Amino acid sequence: MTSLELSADRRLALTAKLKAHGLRTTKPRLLLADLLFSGGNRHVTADGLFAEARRAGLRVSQATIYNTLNQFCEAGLLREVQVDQARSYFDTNLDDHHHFYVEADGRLIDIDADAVVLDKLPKAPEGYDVTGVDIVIRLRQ
Amino acid sequence: MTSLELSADRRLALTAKLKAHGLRTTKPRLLLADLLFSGGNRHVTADGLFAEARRAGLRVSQATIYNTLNQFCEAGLLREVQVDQARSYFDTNLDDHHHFYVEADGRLIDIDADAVVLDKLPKAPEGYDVTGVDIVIRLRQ
DNA sequence: CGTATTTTTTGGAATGATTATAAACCTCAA
DNA sequence: TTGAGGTTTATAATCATTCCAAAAAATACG
Repeated sequence: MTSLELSADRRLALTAKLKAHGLRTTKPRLLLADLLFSGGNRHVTADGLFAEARRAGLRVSQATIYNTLNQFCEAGLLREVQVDQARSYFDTNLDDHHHFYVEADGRLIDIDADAVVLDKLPKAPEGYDVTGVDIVIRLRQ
Repeated sequence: MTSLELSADRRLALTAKLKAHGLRTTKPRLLLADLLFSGGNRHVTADGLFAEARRAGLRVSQATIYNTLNQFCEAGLLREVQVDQARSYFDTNLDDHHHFYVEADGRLIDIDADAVVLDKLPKAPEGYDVTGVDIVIRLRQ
């Protein structure tokens, strides 16, 4: 119930956000966007978001979760984080930053870009462009 | 043909290497070790190694490829590299180092540890130990 | 040397995340 | 309001990887 009824202004804001990124407004997208973007930054897996959406009262299929996550990614609303070949993680934090990854429970923790200083980086081989520099610090409890 | 007949001394060296890491010598392990460790450092996927082994004349099952890669990993003969959630990469280079990843063709290129200077790294949260720092520089052609 | 015991390997089935499909359903511009 | 085209859905399909139980190979031991 609760989460399904977005306030008028939140719905407006999310609709604008979607449109700004070339995405139409649909009920699933609106609620998923609300779950993803209306709190602080977060990291989700498809499965986790699916469970959360159902809990929030949205009757949505898994396929839609996958479609939406991928569309949000392509649209630049999310970033994929590569830490575990078993499942994909999506990050709402688009700022330049890095991650701690707690392998034991599959949890990701952001590291601000300015907490890492790279003094020297190799330049890309001739003919290649750098599309990203990902730093993952793996943690054990 | 060729690769199936290891020279006596290479067989000896590989056998010693396996034993040193607590692994028995078997025909599949010996040939896979030869493919993996007898040239320079390399990056393989299960599928790639499987094809290569077949080409070399070893009649081996996929399950054995997976088992062997995982055993070599646990034994400390290989390291797994996390760059693509779709498939696992294994790296024979055990030195501290990092990677370029060419997403277009799934190719990995080593970066020597001393080509990267980390001037500042965040410390692990209370109660956690760092088990690894992985840096992946993604490249586009 | 044989034989018993333990490991490995194997083919095929099972798993689990993700993607494809095609039909039903919405959106939105005109 | 409408219809062309984008979306969602349930289900099937895919793909890498793991599981399984039986067959094969390796080691231990008498």
